[in-house]
Amino acid sequence: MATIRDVAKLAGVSVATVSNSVNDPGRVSEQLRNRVLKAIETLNYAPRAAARSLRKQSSGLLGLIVADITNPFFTELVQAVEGIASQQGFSVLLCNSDEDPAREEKHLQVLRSQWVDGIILATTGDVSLSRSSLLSQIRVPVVLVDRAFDGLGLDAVVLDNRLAAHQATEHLIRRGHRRIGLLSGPTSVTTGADRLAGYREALLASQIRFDPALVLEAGFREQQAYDATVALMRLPQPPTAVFAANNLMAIGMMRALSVLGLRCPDDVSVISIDDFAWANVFRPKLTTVAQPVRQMGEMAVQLLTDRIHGHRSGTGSTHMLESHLVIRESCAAPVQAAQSEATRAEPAPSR
Amino acid sequence: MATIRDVAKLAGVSVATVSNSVNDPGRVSEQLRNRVLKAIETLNYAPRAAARSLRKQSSGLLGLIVADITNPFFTELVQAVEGIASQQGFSVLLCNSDEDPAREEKHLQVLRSQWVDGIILATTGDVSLSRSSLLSQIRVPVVLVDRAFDGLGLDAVVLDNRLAAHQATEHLIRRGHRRIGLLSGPTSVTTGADRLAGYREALLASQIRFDPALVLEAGFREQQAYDATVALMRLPQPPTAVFAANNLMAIGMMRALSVLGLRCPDDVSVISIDDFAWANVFRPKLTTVAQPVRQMGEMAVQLLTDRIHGHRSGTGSTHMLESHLVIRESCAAPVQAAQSEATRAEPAPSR
DNA sequence: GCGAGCATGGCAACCATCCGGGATGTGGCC
DNA sequence: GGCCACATCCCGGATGGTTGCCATGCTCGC
Repeated sequence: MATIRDVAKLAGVSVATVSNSVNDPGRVSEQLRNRVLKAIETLNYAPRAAARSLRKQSSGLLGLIVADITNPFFTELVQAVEGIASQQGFSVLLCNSDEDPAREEKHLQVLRSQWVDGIILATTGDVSLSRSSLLSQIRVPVVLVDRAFDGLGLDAVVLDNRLAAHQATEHLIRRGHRRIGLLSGPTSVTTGADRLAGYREALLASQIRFDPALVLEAGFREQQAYDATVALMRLPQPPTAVFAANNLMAIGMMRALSVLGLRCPDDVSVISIDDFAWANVFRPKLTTVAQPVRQMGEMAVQLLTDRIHGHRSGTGSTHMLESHLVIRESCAAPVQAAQSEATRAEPAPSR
Repeated sequence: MATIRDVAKLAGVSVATVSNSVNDPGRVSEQLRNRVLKAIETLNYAPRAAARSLRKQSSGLLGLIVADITNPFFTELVQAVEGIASQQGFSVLLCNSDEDPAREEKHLQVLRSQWVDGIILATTGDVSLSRSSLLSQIRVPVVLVDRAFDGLGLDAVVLDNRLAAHQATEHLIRRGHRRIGLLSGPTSVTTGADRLAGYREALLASQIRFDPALVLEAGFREQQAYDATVALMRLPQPPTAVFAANNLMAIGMMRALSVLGLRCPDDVSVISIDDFAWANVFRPKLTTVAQPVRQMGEMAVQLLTDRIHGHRSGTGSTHMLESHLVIRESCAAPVQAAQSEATRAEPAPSR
């Protein structure tokens, strides 16, 4: 309620001096500064961010758009981003697109008019849509996280998705699996396409023929993964192991296996990309390929603030981080040939 | 970059007409409005939120402070709040206090200077601290969520924590348990104290003597719950069932049981407050008392916007929502007396 | 021809910041 | 001892973009 004028009046100085006392203490004598600060405290004055941003042409706000806030991957990302941003004096405007490109678009509009100093974007839309919308508000620095796309020259922080998928697939192969199912994300986005590529690479490296019937696209969502898993396990020759390309799909897969009455890892081995806090609490403890989520968040904020402060300019680049395998209990050697014969004899698994 | 002036010039109208075209279409003729809108599109103009809030004395921002963004309860709350707020034209400034009252205090300062229109606060500090800090910036409407405190006359949306704890404890009693451990939250906050009270009420109702040795405070955190569970199970007469007063403590408890080599529900039954998406995916599927999280978020936003729009005034009230029991697989009848004798004979459980 | 009503424009206010200028005081040098 | 140069402090005023209020001017109808 109190304005800078009220403070100035109470302290018996000019408005400018009040401002200087706060923002550039060197310009004001110690004594006067104390008098001003005391007045500020008395009136419980706080500068109005709106007026300040109007004058400074910068808001001290960072926009963060994630695809699904309930996904633990993004939750952890949000935590990291908020923490670092806050340390650097920025507040975070959180937007959740809920996997809806239209909502993402709307959020971008809002962020633009809020005049945020920068945007961290985990895009949900396909590339073309995002491109057109982003082009319209190119003024503010943007850093992509998780999913990248070329063509706009933006900075991006992503996982080495090929490597991650390779690690997961290779782990299953080492345990003796040859028929490995894949719950894939949409190949229209880099995380989907690259993880599929890594899976194929790993198969190739072990001279296992790629079987398209074992790859089902499940849109990174739980329910679709559930359906896909049921379909996979009802194949004439079901896979002995399944690799889910993200955490949500791993959940759907586990639920399906449970309903189908299949035990893990006894009947089928399971691995996924994305580690999360609860993966090691229940049975089976999930073997996963973990992403350095926190590091991704920190790096994204750093790239962004570097650009905001002008320490970084020109075309952006893609920063690729490495995943690592976390071995727990959900992967075992495949069931014996005899048993798989039995399974094959009865197409619909018991429940 | 384009200002309202540029638009006015291009459309050949005054600045005021541009503003009216956007905000009060009735005041401008159809034809002129179209000309203006076209100019806006051509120049890709967006009003600057800072200037607008300066003029309107309101920012269109809602502050949301949660205690721990990685806790699924708060995650879901954030999702609900963001969704509804966005629908109502508000953006959400997300703050994560990470269970640190000092950070919460800092976030409050920031929100105050951002001149947010309202604050939804899931406070982490004890009552006295929050009280003093909140008093200093009483100008903006505040709605408490999850944890309430009296004295400031603020609106609050909370769970009927007594009922929830009663439901959980009673369920265990019905299954035949008489020695029921409690991993309690800190009794300095309402959620901690009320859940303890509900536990005691349920015991009393079934004429089971309250045994203080079976109640350990674990601060709503995972690691402390882990330690507490180990301690509980090493008692001369360990409980046959344990009730964790929130989700994080349930996780810690499950981890401890796993390390101790105790099977659930065979060796010990388990129940907790807070349901979450993964509770029914792994083994054992957790029996929980679910909170209507989404509803809590919606109600909090509604109360807040009602106040912001002046539809609501005067002293706030506490709104209590009911939990419901979700029965899954983690509660069974207690082990036979013979077996508990055996357990008692060997104080340190095998691992 | 006059009045009513509507479309449009002008102007001030919102509040913090920053640039440049002005005022005061101090020290040194002739 | 007096004057000038300089440093230290402080203040005035302009700036930014938008909106609400009020005035103006125009047109249409009676």
